[in-house]
Amino acid sequence: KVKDAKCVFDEISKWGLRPTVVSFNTLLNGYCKSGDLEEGFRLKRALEGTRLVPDVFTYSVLINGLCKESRFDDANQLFDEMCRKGLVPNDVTFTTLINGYCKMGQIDLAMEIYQQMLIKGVKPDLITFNTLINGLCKCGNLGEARELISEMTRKGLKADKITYTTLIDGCCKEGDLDVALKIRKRMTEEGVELDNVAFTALISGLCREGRVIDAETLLREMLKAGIKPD
RNA sequence: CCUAGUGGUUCCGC
Repeated sequence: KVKDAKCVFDEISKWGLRPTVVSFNTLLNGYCKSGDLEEGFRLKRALEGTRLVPDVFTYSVLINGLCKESRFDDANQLFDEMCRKGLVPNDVTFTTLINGYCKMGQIDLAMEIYQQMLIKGVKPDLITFNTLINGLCKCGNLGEARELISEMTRKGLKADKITYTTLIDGCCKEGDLDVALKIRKRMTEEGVELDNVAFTALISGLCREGRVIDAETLLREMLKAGIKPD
């Protein structure tokens, strides 16, 4: 309902009030999410026409929009622009770019951004790692993916349900069901509950390998655990 | 703790 959001945004001025940079960013994100990047950039220009200044949120939202359209040159240009303006890209900004490259299958570029991030002293968080691990899994580089799990652990971050499910799915897609099942065990040991997403990844992986009986056993375990199949 | 970034199955299309 971006159109309605815009109306409310316009109400702000009609009431004699002024939108803040947060108001701008929120609407801008709405435009980007609805695929209207042009309107997003128009709003950025409007923002620059006030006495407000775009912040890290403004740039991260736009960079994300550009990445989702695979416009990496533009995304990098915006990244440079924010740096020139003295803004410091944070973990979200970097993760956004990393995700963009991962989704394009450009894992090498994604890893380069990750290195840049470390060099600049920006700390990767759980989402950064999950993003990279997903990228690595999707291109079949399970070894490096598991290496990143060690790395995040060294950095004091704990792998969560998404981390493990991503890895389980990667193993399943590579036909490495036994490793996938070991990860499941490890998850359980660490107190991370499997949900229907994780179970479905395993069940489908077992089916693809012809292990239908194991798949059914797992489905029953899932039901017994009170997890609703969708 | 006003706003931004990450995961699965099936089917279909390319």
